[in-house]
Amino acid sequence: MSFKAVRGFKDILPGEVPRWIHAENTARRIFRAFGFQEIRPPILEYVEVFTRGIGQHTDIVEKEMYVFTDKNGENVCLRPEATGGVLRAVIENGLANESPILRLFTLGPMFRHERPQKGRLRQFHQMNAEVIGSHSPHADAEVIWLAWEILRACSSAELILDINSLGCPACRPPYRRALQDFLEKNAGDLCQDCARRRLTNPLRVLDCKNEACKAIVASAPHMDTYLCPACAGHHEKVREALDSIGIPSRDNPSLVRGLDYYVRTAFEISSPVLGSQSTVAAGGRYDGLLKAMEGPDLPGVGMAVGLERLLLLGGGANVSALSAGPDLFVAYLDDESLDTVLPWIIEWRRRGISVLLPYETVGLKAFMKQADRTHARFVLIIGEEERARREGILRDMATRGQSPIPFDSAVATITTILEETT
RNA sequence: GUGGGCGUGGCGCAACGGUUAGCGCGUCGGGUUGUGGCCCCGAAGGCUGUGGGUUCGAAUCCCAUCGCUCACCCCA
Repeated sequence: MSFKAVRGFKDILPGEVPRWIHAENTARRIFRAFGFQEIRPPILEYVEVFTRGIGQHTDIVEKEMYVFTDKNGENVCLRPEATGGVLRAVIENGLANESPILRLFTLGPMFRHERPQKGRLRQFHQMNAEVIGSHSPHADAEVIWLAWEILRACSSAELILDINSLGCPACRPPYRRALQDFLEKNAGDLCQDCARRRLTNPLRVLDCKNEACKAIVASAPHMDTYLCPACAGHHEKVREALDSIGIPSRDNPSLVRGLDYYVRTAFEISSPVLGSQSTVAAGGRYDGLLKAMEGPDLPGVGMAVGLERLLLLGGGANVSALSAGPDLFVAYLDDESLDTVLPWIIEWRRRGISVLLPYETVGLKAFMKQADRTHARFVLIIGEEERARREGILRDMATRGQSPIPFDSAVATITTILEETT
């Protein structure tokens, strides 16, 4: 085998596409139901679009971005997440001037140069929602609600929602300092990674899986005791809102997000059936981000659902309608018969009836096998005998019943039959 | 970047170091000349990931390399 797909990049084969389409359609329907509009930013952006927000010392920026120099010497990258591009588009096009609150969603591929494993690819797909312009905790709740609704509609797997408040520029720094002081006292017992993180990104130590670190973290100061009154109140309101919607949530003080721009609300929906990469959706509030990107000083909340992981959950609705075969398979036994049916096929196809037309004649038996394999609902048989009688044979593959179809009325008759059975 | 597991026809697998590397699924053809899904028969399809080595003899043992995969890390 000479050519292979690039590591971490996967083909989505015809057999799995119906599941993707189903998930995408479901999501689009739900986004609409929540009053969100679709936006489609490009996949390639200037590096700064992401480095501003995600944070210079996060793994994503440090080592996971597909960065390269364009022919004109500009630094561009394949987007590692959606929010940066959406916000850039909002700012560049002045969308915030058109409406005080923007509710946007987007679907598409993201790229991160990580080591592939189950539920983690280098090109993966997300469905994202962003609410721009609202400080209200109800906006946070709605974004979480949206993620929950999409997940629930696509899978019946067990889901767990964790939420936390990361504080704001007023109350996080004091906490960060307190945590850092605490970690310094225990530095000797931390794992190697955490010893490093202690200085660069102390919050991350909180969700380290190392047992020794867990033991230390257990007695570490908690963010919730440092939250300023405004943040504490906000967090409480988000929880209340989720309660009244009926979404069960779990307060998780060690929940941290990988992107620097989050303030206050951070959340994560995971499922135990996924294995190591168990997070299927996540998001949070990013109030300072628009301004940091030299846009208007507007607050925002967003979330992302991982498509591959969502599909890994399985247990969704049936997708039979999408994976069904053609309405009609045309078995023509000689060239003259093809001449007869071609005009009819033109008409059917224009009407949206799916007609599978073989490229060459084989025996009728072989045609029947082909028709069976493609799961065609009906087969139209036309050969010398039919032409002599001026009537074709329409066979219903499910019932095995056949009936003659006079040539004169063939188009209309078959159209009616096919449209009725759709 | 670090570890573990695995690389055999399109897919899933088998073959105690010993003849032409098998089986299932799939594909194609046939089972009376124009009718599918079951059954039966037959056919096509493999330099056993690659490169070295050990041996009279390697899919099988050793080394290297590449790839896949799971986990760490990180995250959707």
